[in-house]
Amino acid sequence: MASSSSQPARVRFAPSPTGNLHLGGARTALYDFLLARQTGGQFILRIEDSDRRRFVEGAEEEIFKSLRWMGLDWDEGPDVGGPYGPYRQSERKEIYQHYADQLIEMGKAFTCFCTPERLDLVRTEQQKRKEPPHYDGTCRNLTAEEVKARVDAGEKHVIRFKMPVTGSTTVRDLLRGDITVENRTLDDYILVRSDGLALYHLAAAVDDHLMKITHVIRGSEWLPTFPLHSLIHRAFGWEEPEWVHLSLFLKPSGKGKMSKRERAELVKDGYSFFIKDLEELGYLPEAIVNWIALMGWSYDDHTEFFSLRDLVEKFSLDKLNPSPAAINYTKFDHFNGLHIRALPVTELARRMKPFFLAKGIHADDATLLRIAPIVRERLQGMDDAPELAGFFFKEDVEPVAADLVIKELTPAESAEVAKKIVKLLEALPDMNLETAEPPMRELVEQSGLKAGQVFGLMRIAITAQHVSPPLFESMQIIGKDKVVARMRRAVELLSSL
RNA sequence: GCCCCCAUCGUCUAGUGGCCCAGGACGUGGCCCUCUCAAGGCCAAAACGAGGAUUCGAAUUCCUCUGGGGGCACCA
Repeated sequence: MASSSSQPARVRFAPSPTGNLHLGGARTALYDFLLARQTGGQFILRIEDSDRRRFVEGAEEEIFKSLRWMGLDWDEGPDVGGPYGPYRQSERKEIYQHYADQLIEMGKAFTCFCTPERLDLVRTEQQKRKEPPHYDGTCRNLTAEEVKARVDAGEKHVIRFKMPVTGSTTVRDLLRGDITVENRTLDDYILVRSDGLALYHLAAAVDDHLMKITHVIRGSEWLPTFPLHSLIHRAFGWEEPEWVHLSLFLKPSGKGKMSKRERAELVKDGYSFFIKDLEELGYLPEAIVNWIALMGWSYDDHTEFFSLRDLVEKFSLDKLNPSPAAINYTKFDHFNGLHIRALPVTELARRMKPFFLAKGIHADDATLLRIAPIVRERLQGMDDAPELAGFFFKEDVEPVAADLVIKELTPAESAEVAKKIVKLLEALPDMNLETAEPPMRELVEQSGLKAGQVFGLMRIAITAQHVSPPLFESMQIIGKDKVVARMRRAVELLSSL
């Protein structure tokens, strides 16, 4: 087991506050959390907001909320502080500037005065010649004096990384092994913008080093710039963290990643790519965690049900799978059902309540507690609760008269059956299972009808639904008065046909 | 166009040279249970992308092709 030899890991989740937390990010955060907790290390939350133009108001808070809802608490972060702060990149400008200067002094970076307009032209021509698009090196070898003069003259400039032009670079990813690229295909990436702000590449490397990050776990969209990041660490002479590039999540069709259009379609079907939406769609955080944990990671041949605690114990980096995974929402529904059924009754009752409230049904705690055991295996999502069990909380229900007619019988004949039921129930002391079910079974025997026919009528009469929790258990909870009243109403309705 | 990554049932995956004419899960079909609907139980159909090479032996190693994905910003 890999964990036996592991040192405490310091792992960071580093979202940019440009939108809500989505499934891919949630899974990265989950793995970060698991590794930190498993090794007794720290889970760090760092906000990558160096580009303020892309900042979205409220996004940061939403990300915090989603993470906490899933049970992923962090040890260091912008809101909880920590020994290596600040944890927002926008508050670390001076730090990056210092390291950028250091890189220039070491000859590993250079000041560049090229205009974006000229660079665009260069790129287009390179593409025409079927060359990899890259910086053409114009400012690579300016003298220190010339640079100083132009800077002093107020000329706009950026700082670029001085990429080696010959040879190759080999970087190591934990799940893919060594990756070797020809240096001539690499670019002299910009490290610091003309407004003095560091770009992600520099900022992340500096932060990861300063924050003593041991494992960088991130999506494989970072693979193309991976050599750059590795090279920045090496340029400073820093020890590199373990690099782990996770597989991408593909849309359910398996063709490409999620787009806005797909998201709209999903919501229509009751799904979402955003953690924020999933709660009100009736998903349990436990189900989300279990489901996404298994997209790109596996434990063994037959274990698939995991709590967050289980995962902390069982997770291991060496069981990660590098291939892209298409999102499978039907399996998500399956896991949701599994976790709903695994919930203690009191907890299920508590969590169902808001879903009734959302439909304007004031569900009381005592009844909630009683219906929980009989609805639990019928809920695919928590949002199914009001539709399935709303009738428990209503004074009256209004069945469609025609639905009360027993199959293969006339309305008049059905009314007769209903009358007999009323008479029988009225005579009973209560609606307990043991009290009510035997006489009704007897009625079925005597009438020559099938159980489904008689109970079907009762179900419609009492619940106004074709689908409901078990009839007699339901009657016991509703109580004699309401049951009898609803059956009488059924007789009326049938007689009116 | 250039660079990089990936490749087992429809989907998520197990599998690290013989235990695999490939195992599990979701979904699908059938049966059982049954007051509806579920849940549960049993059964079934369903995959190693193609071609070479290495080897006594390849899903597992190597090469080529094909396919899929990602990236190519003074975004992250």
